[in-house]
Amino acid sequence: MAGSVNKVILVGNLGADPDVRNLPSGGKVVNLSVATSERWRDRNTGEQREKTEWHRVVIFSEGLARVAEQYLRKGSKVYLEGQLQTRKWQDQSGQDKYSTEVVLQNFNSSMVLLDGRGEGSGDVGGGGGGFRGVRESPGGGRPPAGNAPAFEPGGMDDDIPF
Amino acid sequence: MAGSVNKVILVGNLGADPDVRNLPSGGKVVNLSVATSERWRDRNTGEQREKTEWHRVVIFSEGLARVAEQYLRKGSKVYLEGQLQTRKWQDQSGQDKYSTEVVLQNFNSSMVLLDGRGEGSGDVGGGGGGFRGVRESPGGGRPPAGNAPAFEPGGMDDDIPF
Amino acid sequence: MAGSVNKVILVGNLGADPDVRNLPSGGKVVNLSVATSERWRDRNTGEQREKTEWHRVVIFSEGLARVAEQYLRKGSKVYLEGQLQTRKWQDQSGQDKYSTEVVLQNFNSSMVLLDGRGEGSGDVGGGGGGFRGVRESPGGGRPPAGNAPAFEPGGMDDDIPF
Amino acid sequence: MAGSVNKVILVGNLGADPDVRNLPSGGKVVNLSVATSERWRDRNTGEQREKTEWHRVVIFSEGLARVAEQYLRKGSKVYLEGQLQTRKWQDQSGQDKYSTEVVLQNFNSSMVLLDGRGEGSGDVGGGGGGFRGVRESPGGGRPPAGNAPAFEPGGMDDDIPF
DNA sequence: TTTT
DNA sequence: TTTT
Repeated sequence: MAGSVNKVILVGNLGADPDVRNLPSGGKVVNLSVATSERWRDRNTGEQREKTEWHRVVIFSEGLARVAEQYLRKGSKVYLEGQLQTRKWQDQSGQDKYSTEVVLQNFNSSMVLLDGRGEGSGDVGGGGGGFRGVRESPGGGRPPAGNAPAFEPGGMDDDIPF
Repeated sequence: MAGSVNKVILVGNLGADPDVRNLPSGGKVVNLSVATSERWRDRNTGEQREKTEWHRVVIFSEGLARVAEQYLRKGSKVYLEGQLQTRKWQDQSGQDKYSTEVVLQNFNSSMVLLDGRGEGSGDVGGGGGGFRGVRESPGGGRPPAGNAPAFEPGGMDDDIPF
Repeated sequence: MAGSVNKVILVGNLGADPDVRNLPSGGKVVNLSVATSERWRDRNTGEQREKTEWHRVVIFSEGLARVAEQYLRKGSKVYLEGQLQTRKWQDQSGQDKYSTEVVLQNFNSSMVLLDGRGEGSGDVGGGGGGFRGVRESPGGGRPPAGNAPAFEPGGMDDDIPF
Repeated sequence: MAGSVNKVILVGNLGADPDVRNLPSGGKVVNLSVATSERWRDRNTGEQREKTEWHRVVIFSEGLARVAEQYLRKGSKVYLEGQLQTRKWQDQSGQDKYSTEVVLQNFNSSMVLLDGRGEGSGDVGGGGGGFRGVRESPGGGRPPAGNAPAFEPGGMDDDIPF
């Protein structure tokens, strides 16, 4: 089949620092544990109730992985857009296990830091920049022809705003 | 926590007829198995490749469950909006298992049938039916004051468009 | 037609305090001016560029309007989910004008404050609560039968978390 | 600013054939007029009501523009993901006008044809065609390292699934 | 008009 | 495990 859409949008907080794994290939994969929760008032008892959902997020995208490693920390609030993927694996006893993850891998993925930590100073992170959003539609403008948006998905890594 | 968003948007096809379970309470729960897939051309081999992802969807919402039962069938294409939820259960050997599902339960959920069955005839509504959308923002208009959109979420069941 | 989806998702900042209009009917309508922007590095010049988009947001939903009035201020960062609507009106010279707005009116709309102002204290706003999200899927849990999620869309106003 | 999200998701039908403009640069821009509508039962009168919203969609993305031109027609049902943009222009009398559009320009945009023309035959792909999805997360899989997803956003045009 |  |  095709003609399909598989999209997850989360705004939540990290339960732990990002788990970064460097691949032999030089790339890296970042795993996040992200909490979303909801509160409501119980209709019968009138009590306040809360339920937290934990999401396993895996970032394969090079640019996003780098930003996650650098800017996200336990407690960070973040907007994430990725897709659902279920992976099969075996535990040590050889039993089949399934894990469903929110995967950020391709150009339809995005990540926006919502913490505003250090925002007052206009400076978050290393060499000056301050991460405020990644892969969030650069070049979305409508520049005059001949002066194209100049966005280069393939060259993404050079375009990260810092 | 709060201040969070947990949203899944799928456009996919049913791999089987809806699985309807009638609850003692009179309500019903509908389970769907929904496929999304992606195709791309392998950069190295040049071959066309495809990967299908299967999603377990659970509909608790009364109105949507009823519509799903009535209008969805194996092969149906559908737009679904719900939230991610992971459920723990024990298999017969007492082992812990986890299942991550896309849950349609509350007012932030929606379902739109995309099959277009009977669409050619333009026959939607009146006596002919054909489900064409549910919980898709009724009352979204901007009627003159005093003539309010007249939409009543609590009374949802009366507002289903058929 | 039906079988359609009309959804806008914004994460942005308010350019001004909310504009609240009390209706004769007792209801209120809140207008927001929300900025989103994007940055990218110009491929040709290597310069950092930025483009800001302003969105007119109109909140008809009673619960959301109340929360917006109480908690949003110039500069607030907010997640908004609504739908696109274009309205026709006449200016003083009788000329037809069109205004496209993001409307939050029904159960498919939502708003989540992302500022975290006063979060350390666990207390934002009036009588104790602290607004951290509204209409963000209360009752999304999966409680045992007979102990229903107890969420009552029709009774929304009583369920606002504060 | 950054740290923002500007996203529109539409599922609707084309009110007319795509309007294709070839640019001097060789590129093309495609304009679509897309209808979404909602139906609800009026709470007071009990009548069925319907309201249609028309959306102006502009496709700058090369790959999507080409697909739109080739596969979309008046009446086509389509899933579109883009961003809101308001453009200022002058009418012939020199009056300022504003037009708000849903723009598909960058890697965060996508388009999925939902018509299912030729679907019955299962004929999608090979020589028979039928467009079934574009920019919908190719390479989303999780291939073994060293056999990377092989998706090349920069080379998008070669990856269009037909 | 916001934000960085 | 987060957050409020």
